[in-house]
Amino acid sequence: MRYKLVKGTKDIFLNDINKWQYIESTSKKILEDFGYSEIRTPIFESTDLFSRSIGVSTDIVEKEMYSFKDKKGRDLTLRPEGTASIVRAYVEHSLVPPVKFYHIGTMYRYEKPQSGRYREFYQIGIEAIGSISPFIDCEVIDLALFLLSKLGLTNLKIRLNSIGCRKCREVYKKILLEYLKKKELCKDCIRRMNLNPFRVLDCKNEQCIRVTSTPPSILNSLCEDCKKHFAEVKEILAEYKISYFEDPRLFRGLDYYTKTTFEIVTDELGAKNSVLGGGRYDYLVEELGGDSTPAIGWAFGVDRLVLALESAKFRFPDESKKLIFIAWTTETAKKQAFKIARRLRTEEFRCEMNYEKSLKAQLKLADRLEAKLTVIVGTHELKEGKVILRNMEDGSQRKIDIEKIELELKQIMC
RNA sequence: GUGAGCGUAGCUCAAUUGGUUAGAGCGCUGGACUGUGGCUCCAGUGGUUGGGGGUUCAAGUCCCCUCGUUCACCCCA
Repeated sequence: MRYKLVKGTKDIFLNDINKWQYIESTSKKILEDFGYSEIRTPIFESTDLFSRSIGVSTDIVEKEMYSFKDKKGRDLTLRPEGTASIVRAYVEHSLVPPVKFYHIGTMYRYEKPQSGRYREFYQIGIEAIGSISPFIDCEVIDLALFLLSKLGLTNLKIRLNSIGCRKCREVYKKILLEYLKKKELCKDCIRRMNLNPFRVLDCKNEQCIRVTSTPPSILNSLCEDCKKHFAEVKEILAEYKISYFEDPRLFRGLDYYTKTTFEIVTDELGAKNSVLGGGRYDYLVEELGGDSTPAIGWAFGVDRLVLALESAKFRFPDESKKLIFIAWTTETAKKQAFKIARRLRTEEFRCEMNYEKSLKAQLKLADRLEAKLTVIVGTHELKEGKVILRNMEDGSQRKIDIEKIELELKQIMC
């Protein structure tokens, strides 16, 4: 029996793994500069935690969660997103605001896979808990933009909106329903209208886009407080020349969002053009049992970012050390070669050898592994206490003393 | 969950309207070069044509089912 990848999952290795490593290590460095520290939470949590925070009527909770019972009958779920766990941890450990965390890891959603969408996917995200200042909204958006562009993605656009607080949303919901009732909408939207009228504004159907092109803006329904907050956010963004476009249609699929919401889109992706998304969630901490505490965060999909970078022909840096290959001619030489390889590795050289191939095949392997140098251990040279050092780029080679290998290598490699 | 396209060697793809033993390039192994990679040439290796059923004298090719995959919708990172 041969086994295959489970639908929607993938292996990342060889020519691809450096892309993930590059994004992860670069992100860590930048996020830490912005004052965020890493948090690692479990990959599974109580099912309740997610349905409570994401919202029971959302698609994620209704049909996309990997839920199961453990041997004691506990209802558990593989995390479909990162925020809930982090807020849980924040409340559980009675942390004192302000707290800024970032996380890197896999998320799980039972969706039909397509370009840029997988059932297991990697996310990098941040949460800034404890500040209501519009400055933190801007910091967070600025960071998102800075990080993505630092990672090599250009042509980024910020979609920005405010969906207000509980009060504003109730007011707006009524106004929106009145507006939609008079329109000719697609079947899906008619169904959605009563369930969650905000979704209609997300519809990609041309007819729907046309007839809802001038929806009542939620911005008109914002209460004084939310209005002021949003105005300040925009003011600060403008002051720092962070360009954005306001999009009153931007609603996000998780119920915990309040006030500022945003997405960063790139035209390097197909239909899945949104690479990063986030917003404020001022009620979530309280909802999960903590003191009322405002917070804001975002996350981006690493897999999707890789796709976007690839399509933009970005050259991923390869920071791995140059390889030194150790080749041998005979069994006795092989023992010497093994000894040399051991020695070099303890000196932190990146070193590889093979134990069964002919010398010719060993050289060929060295070539395939893109070795910069090959140390050839031959019986003739061993008699004089020497080995051959072959430069794989130009094919030049010379004999050197066995004791001096490290010295020579250090000179050549750096 | 809905719709469309595609499944042939490790990879990328051929195979006339259904017709003899399913081919090529790349890769891999070896040789030309007895202890030296890349370039060239030569040879070898490689397949339950995704799986199951059906139609037919004959199926990689047509039909049905199923699985996988890709893309789009929904939704989202």
